[in-house]
Amino acid sequence: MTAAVVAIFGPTAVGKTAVAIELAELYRAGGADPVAVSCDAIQVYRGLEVTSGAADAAEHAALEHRLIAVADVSEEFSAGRFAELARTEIDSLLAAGRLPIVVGGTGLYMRAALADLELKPPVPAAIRSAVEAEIAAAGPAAVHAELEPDVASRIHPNDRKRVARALELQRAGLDPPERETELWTAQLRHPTALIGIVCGREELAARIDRRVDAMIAAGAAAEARAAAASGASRTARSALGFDELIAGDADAVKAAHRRYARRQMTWLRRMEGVTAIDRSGLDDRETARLVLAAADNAGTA
RNA sequence: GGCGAGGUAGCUCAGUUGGUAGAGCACACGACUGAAAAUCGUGGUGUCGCCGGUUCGAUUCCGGCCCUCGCCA
Repeated sequence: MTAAVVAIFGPTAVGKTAVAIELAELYRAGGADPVAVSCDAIQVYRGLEVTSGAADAAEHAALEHRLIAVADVSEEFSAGRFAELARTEIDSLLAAGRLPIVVGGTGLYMRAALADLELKPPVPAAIRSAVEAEIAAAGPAAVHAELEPDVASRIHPNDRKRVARALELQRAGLDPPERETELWTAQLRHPTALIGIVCGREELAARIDRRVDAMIAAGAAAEARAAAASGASRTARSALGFDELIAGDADAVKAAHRRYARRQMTWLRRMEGVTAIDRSGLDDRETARLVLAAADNAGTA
């Protein structure tokens, strides 16, 4: 095994955590000392563990997970903050001679953890809130017209979040992100075996249904309600089904997960150098064996 | 049984003064650089309840029938 880092990406409910645990078992048998590093925009929150499907106590006991429950629900989180945490985590694990298994479904966070994405810094709060107020009042298209032409050409006028980010960078006097980017590069920070776990559409839908039902049975609605009561930030509130869980609409929660899984598949297809493992009909251990074999191949290629 | 309303996309519905139809949601695909479980873009869904009549042409008008909902018996 020559890859220093193993990364596992895949749609929600495909079983990434369970497979990572089995995979860790296999690595330990080979003398390695694996630790999971989560790449998930919601699992970072303390108080949304059930809703986000974060590793529970038993899973933690089976495989130590990092970057879960590291922020209060009242905090805003960001890809930039995650990138710093994840890179520090991965580098120190490597320095300690351990094997990072980077596992998660947030595409941007995964890329930020693995590649040298240069994320622009946040801007002063006053600039951000002014830009947001303008967009709320005049609509994103009007604000889009204020952007430098080469920046504007890359952002759709309806895309209010990107319009807002581009304008706040411009107002703060910061350069826009590079056009030729590291977002999709195969050049990663460390030699990495990049594995995607997928499964058939029907099977994934069934897995999502089961997962959401289990989540609700485990008290996700109460968890979301408690998070709302303790002043959940808007990034925490963007958890899939946050409002729907509180409203008790299980079908809407499932639909949101299905939609999310599709977007995750778009990330997976786009990533370079990823080896896809189809786990349809396979249990976690069988899947882990395929992942191990693929990781060995990726490492020696 | 009577009266009224309605049967159009997977769902909720709009529409066609007669030239075989369109929104939202769902679904599929894509974009993605400090909000990313976010945000945004593109795309197709179809015996227009059934059978007749009028008409060059009917989802649209007319008749009959079937079904659903409501009110009354």
